[in-house]
Amino acid sequence: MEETMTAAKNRIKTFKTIQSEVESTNRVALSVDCVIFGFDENKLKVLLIRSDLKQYQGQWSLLGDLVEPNEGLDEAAYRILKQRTGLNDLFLEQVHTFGEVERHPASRVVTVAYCSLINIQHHKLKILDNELHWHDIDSVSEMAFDHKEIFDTSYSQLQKRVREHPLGFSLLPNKFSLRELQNLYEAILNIKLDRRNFRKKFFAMDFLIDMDEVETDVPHRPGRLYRFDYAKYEKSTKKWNGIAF
Amino acid sequence: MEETMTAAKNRIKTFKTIQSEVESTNRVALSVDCVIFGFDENKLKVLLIRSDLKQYQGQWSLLGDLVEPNEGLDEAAYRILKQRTGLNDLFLEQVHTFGEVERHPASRVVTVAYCSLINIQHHKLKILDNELHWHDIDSVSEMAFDHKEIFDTSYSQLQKRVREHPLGFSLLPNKFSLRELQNLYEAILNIKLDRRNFRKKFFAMDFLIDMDEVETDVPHRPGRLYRFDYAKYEKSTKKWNGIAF
DNA sequence: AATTTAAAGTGTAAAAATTACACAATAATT
DNA sequence: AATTATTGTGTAATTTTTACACTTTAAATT
Repeated sequence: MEETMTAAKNRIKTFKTIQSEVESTNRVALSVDCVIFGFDENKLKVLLIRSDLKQYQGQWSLLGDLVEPNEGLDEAAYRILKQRTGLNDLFLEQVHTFGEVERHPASRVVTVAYCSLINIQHHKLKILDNELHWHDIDSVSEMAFDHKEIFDTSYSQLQKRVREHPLGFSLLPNKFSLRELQNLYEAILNIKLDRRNFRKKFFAMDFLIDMDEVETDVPHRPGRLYRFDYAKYEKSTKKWNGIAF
Repeated sequence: MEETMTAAKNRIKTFKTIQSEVESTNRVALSVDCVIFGFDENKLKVLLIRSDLKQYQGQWSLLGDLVEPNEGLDEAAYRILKQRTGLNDLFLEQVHTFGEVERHPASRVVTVAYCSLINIQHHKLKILDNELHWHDIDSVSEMAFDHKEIFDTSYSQLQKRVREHPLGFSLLPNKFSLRELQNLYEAILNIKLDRRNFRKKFFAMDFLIDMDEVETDVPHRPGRLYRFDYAKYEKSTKKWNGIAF
């Protein structure tokens, strides 16, 4: 190389330079935390595990784990979810990354939060670990680490997302009544909805397939059962304005 | 401790255990990349810097840096932004975290993307480093690392955010005409808008303060100048339905 | 078998928001 | 004085949202 490099040329770093720069930088531990929402008994739930850190004994925490060396972030989230719930065929979305210096008592751990919606009916048998528990959304208070903040952020995001896309279906059994669907939306958004307008809106969306079946074991007129037409929804190109309530 | 611990008790880890677990885990380098949007000459711009990595010579990259050991993520983003543009009094939002294993050629570097909107008129003098350049949004193609993907994600998020909140104002000079405001929205959203309906909508929002001044140096009827009432916007509690166009 | 109970299912009218659309007013330039 | 380019303005049609009440149905009870 020339002696008379310009400033512009001076700033160029070779691979080795960059490598040693990156290698010598302070590195952080990286984890993923999953906020797993479910729906049961007309209540929105979140799946929590008892903290395994003595310092937080008795407190609840999100399902998290350190990211493996050769694992992408999404990959890690899917792995953790699979390990804990048994399934991987579900909606999973990155929410936010939390990196306050002191957020973990032992060391600097930056965590990437993921949010997931699962159908409790389909997954309930997989929860063998009795340190796991479905909590009612409104009973979540103190949590280990900064997990309450992560939960709050994820719940807000869920509320927002559910108004933009018909995601709620993934929380329901394959066949559901419109009442169940409405209960779900009311639970997520924490508002009351008008039954007729709600039905009108979802029928107009045209993603519901009438199963020609009705509920059983209800002590009153049973509702018709529907399933969500995921294929049609995925293919629909018409601009999606979200679901106003 | 007792010999006959239950399984539940067995899983509890002391601080020291956790600490050594976290310390011994594979750690990653952590960086922040800022996608800085500006607006000038009726074009939406993004501020890029020539890559300082020889491998990517000639290619453009986002403004990024490694996160310092005692620095939070937001803090790091503000620092980088301040270092590069001189200002810190601006909107800054985390967008997404990118952690593919091979995204950085030298080592595992996980990066947290932040998005920011700045007023080019106010900041243009701060850009002393001639490796920095404002690029037209539609001329951004190949970039170093996975920065094109980060840019795309951030731009999509900007388009979405700008429909939800009147953020666009932060890209404009303090005083602006409605034509400038409309040009901005058209540039961000990449659509044409009806002038009368656009004006109607923004006047109805009631966050514009008429400055009782008009444009100068235009070879036609000058437009009135307005400024955005940030205080009123912040205070407004009325639910914000977003800006439909 | 008749009655009760509880929720399902259904339509319409008013209000609000969105869209489409055209001409007169103004300042600078020629 | 005429030309040019853009500002500024209103209304009607359409679509979307909201508010609201009665009949139907199946199971459970009497």
